Amino acid sequence: MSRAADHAYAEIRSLILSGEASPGSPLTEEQLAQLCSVSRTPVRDALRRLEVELYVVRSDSQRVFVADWSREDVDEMFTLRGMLEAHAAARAAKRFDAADLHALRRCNAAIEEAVRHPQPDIAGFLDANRDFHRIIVEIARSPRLAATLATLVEQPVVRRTAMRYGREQLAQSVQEHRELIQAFEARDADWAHGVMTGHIRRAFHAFSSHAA
Amino acid sequence: MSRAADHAYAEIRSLILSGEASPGSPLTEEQLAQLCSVSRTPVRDALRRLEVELYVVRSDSQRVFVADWSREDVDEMFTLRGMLEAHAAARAAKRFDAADLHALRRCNAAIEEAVRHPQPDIAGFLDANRDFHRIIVEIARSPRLAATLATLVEQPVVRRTAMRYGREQLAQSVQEHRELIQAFEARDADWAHGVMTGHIRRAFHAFSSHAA
DNA sequence: CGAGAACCATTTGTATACAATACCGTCATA
DNA sequence: TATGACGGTATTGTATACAAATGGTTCTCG
Repeated sequence: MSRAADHAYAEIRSLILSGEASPGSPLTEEQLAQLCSVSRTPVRDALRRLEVELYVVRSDSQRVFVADWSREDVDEMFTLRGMLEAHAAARAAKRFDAADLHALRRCNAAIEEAVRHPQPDIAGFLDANRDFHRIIVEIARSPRLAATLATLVEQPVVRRTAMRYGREQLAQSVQEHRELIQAFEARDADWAHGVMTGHIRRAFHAFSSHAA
Repeated sequence: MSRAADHAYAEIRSLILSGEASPGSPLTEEQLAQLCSVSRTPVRDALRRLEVELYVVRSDSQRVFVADWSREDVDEMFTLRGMLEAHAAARAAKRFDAADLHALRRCNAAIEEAVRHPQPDIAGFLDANRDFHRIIVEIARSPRLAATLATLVEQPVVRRTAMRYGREQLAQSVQEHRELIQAFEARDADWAHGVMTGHIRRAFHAFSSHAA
């Protein structure tokens, strides 16, 4: 994917993440093309990617809409994510090297930093948190697993809801990451598996309790 | 996706499945367009779909090649598949209705039929087997799970290798499906989970022992 | 003889025009 | 009033021309 298509992808994606394009609203190729100052061709490519990543859905007649996640959808997503990320964590606990561990620590420090202030920087938290989880998946060295998870992790609904998280939930998250790192240091795959399972489950509960 | 793009998709896919286009060989849009008697536009759409479904891979410079599966790739695929299908089986065991059960029985009968003859109809086995697993995933009512599994199940490498399976392996498979149906009748999610886990693991071993 | 640069051929990316299809409001009719 | 057919409009699908980029080959120079 090259310049114009990448640009269109990023632009449309942020349109959705920011909430400017609300869930369920239709997206037409022409309109997006004008918005991005490109032709319909790269827009079509971008929409295909966004479709795979579940940002948008296609109707039977090929019209594209901003994805609208039901409670069941979110539930399903967290369930799959828990299963797959726990597996990733178990694999990673057996495969990481010193540099990986260092990267994880640095990343968790960044998360902590974002949470510390009286007014937590939740966007910063979400970005660093995403990185943390991504690093673990990277360490697991399982490209298909990584590809699958990539389509599940950064969901607009979840992200928007997370904006309402309280300090305790954020701090709790940091703590769980710490335990995960401990499990890594012990090279204990089962421990890592369990911690990650609980971590994702609690994230789901946090989501549920903050959802509108 | 409409006529031309669908046609291109089907044609390219069968080109790969039949082995006419061998793993690692390059595919160019123009050449495929001529083969399918369409323009490059629908070919591009088809290639995107085939990329998501792991039939083809893209190099850094966006060139497309028939996917070439290493032993690790196959291993990873079976691992993920085992995890996800076991989950699907557990869910399905709690959700199926009478019609679902009937469909599963019919499907397993078809598998049995394909295996019975002195010269087993392995292509027939593979098709019916795919249907059996697909029905279970359907019953689980988890669209993202279904979408993920769809990208993992029908792999050319596996299919070609399965062509060398012996009678015992095929018969064993029928038997395991029977036990799965029993677990369903008992509405025992854990049992179904365990049977499916073992079923996929043994399928992997069968693959490994027949792989060139 | 080897390394590197310049060139040409091949391939993918993008824009655009036109065709096909789907959606939606209108109108006729029961 | 409900329903169904019709037609205009909006939207997506396809083909094609051209631009950009990539890869390989050859030629030159050290």
